[in-house]
Amino acid sequence: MDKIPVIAIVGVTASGKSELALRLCEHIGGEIISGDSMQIYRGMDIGTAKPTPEEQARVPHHLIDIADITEAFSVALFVEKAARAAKEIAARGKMPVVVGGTGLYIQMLLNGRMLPEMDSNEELRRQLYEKAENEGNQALHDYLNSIDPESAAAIHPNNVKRVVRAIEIYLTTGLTKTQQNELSRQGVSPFDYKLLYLYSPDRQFLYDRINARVDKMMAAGLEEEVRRLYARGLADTPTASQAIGYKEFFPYFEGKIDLDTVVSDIKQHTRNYAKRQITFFNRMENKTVIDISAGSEEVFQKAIEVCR
RNA sequence: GGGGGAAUUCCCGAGCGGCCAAAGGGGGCAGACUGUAAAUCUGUUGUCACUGACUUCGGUGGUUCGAAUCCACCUUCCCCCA
Repeated sequence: MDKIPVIAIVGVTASGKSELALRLCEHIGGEIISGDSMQIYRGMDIGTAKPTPEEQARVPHHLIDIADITEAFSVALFVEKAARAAKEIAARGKMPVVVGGTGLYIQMLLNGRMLPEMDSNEELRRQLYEKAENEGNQALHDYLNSIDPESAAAIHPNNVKRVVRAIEIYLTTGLTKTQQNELSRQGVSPFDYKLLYLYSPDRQFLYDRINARVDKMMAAGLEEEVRRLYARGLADTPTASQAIGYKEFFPYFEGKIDLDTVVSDIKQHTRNYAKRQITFFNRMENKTVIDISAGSEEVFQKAIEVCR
């Protein structure tokens, strides 16, 4: 069976991914698959820089607004849904264009790393966190070491979240994380992809764009959007509550900080996030780096050239 | 005009005679990451000829074997009385 052609566009927040994707899709006849962990949530529009209705009308979009904020989401779900969407788009004779800033999601998708379903076990997690709390991070890590030494060696003891997850995988699936990883590596990617990475070596340029974007979001009514979701319990949701541009409002709504602090927190967190994205994208393989400081027209031309 | 308090490394902020290039946090930089990833975690952050040396804790001058830490004066800021 022939591999499915896919174009993937990654880049830090505010690097111009969406704009490029739209133009590219219009040019080559493509459809967009969002590779973004937060745009999947309905109602989270301004803060996630979700494509507007007008933009979505220009080109079909997938994996946007597919979940309620109260729902949990995960890489496994993303890969499953995105892979299906890509196949459908290709079957229609269109080009699937994956666009997003969630590096892990896109990397897993492109490499064809399907993961078996696994429901999270809240009670088990709670117990494991409690163990770490009471006996120390090292004790929990020692426990992981006793069941999956390889994973233990790869995960820092202080990274409790990951340690818990690794233990949870074994306890609920019967296979260690290491074994699961080996299995997933055996799968062959169904995709033949081109990966474009929008980047600028000028850190200040990136940070300035981020700051400006946050100001625009505020002007566009971000506070009201978050207030609405907060009233619906956003702060207690498993995944959506982690979103930058949203969680920073919580202490403000509780009267603990002022609005200026909220805005500077959002900018700060977004910049920190961008740095992490850069580190992640830098080590992704088979990518073509496109310098965005040249201007959007240049970027577009370069993209067409690469995707030819 | 009188009284009191404060000035610390990029920022906040500990230190209050030696163990201090100076806790901790933030930020920056670098990194890890195949199961919550807009999450989580790690390292590093005065200078250099870097297992040692040198320059830092508002300024100047003292006390002391030795000061960011004590004293005097100066500068700036804050608070109270007027």
